[in-house]
Amino acid sequence: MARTQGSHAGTTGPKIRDAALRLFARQGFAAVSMRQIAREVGVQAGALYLYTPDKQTLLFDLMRDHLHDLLADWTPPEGGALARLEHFARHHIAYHLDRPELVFIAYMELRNLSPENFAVIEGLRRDYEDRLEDILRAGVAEGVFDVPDTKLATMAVISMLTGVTTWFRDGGRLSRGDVESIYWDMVRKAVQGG
Amino acid sequence: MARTQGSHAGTTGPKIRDAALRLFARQGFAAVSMRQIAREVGVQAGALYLYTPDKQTLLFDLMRDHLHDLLADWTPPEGGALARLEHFARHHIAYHLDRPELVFIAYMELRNLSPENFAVIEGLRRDYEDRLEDILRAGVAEGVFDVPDTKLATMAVISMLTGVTTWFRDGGRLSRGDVESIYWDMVRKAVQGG
DNA sequence: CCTTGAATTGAACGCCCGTTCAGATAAGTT
DNA sequence: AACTTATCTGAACGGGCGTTCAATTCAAGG
Repeated sequence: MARTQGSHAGTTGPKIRDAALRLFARQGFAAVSMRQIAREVGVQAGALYLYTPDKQTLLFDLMRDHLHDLLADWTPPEGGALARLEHFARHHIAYHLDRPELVFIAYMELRNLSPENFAVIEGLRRDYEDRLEDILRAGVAEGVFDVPDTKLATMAVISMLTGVTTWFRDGGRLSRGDVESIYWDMVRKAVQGG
Repeated sequence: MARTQGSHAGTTGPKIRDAALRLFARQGFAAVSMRQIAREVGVQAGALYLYTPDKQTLLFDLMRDHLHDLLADWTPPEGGALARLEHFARHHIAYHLDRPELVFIAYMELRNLSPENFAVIEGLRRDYEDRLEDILRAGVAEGVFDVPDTKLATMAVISMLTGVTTWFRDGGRLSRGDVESIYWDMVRKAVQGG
């Protein structure tokens, strides 16, 4: 049987993930070596291959799990398009501010994925964008939103909301709640008539 | 004197820049080798060092020149804050859609700069953001804009506008002019009262 | 106490890296 | 024709890369 004391099997796996996440976010996938990850964890490089088939899969798993969690963590609430959009916007900001490193990697390291892995990640991202576009389309149908192109508006809103991770730091002038509310207000005005 | 015929000095320099730009944008700085750039240009790797002291400087020069050009290419027009914001937004989109690779690199490869080079690029980017914030502050003073925090609004607007490079492709459903106008309308509504 | 087997080491594999530099090439000048 | 010099080659330098694997370690189960 597996060792349960003195064994590191239960901790080494997550530690590898954590180290890879932190290092990929800071230096970029291509600039991080397997030996560097191993050093961070406290093992030799060869031991990493007990937990991942290769470096690429380490990156892919981080991205895929991140997007799975993002999709699983939110379902559109009941109510009108305006209420659903507010819920989406606030959740997007809160979720992304909680995971700046995963967000960074998922947006920056797409080109380091194999074509097959890229297609999977791209599909998950598309699923997420579609949720926002569904809300915008519903709002247009309801007459509460005024956007000439829902796809363009989807991309614009997501860019704006995700950009918050590039500058926000805890302990600054504004709280997360402040930021959520201000961003939501800008999003609301941008998609409403006027 | 330098050779003027049969010599490649006048062409090799720019070709190196072009190849580096294209490859850095597609694969990322860390994933591109000097030998790969040289192969693209049609010389041996050693020859690159007649045109750049090292790989890092190749990246830095691309970024610095891009931001210099961006800053030099636009001066705020006369007029009210609303007119200046429209001019800024349309110019930002047009300029960025013309140089998707430079934009990509300037946003993605910051972490591959040495601390000194990073400080220079960061300063130039800050100068550009300050121009937008100046417009927003002026608009708030004029009473034509309604934003609770000009710094946050600056970041939000820039994120939204720059995001256009991630999805727009020529020949698609919308023309550049369409995109400019729709984005400008969203920006205008987002910063105005309502 | 001995066997089992999961966890890990450490060395090795072939390969590519950024950078340097002595020497070759060839056009311009005299 | 001889000389000069900008341009480029090709080999070399030391080092790090991702990955593999035989050998070792050591707690758990019998």
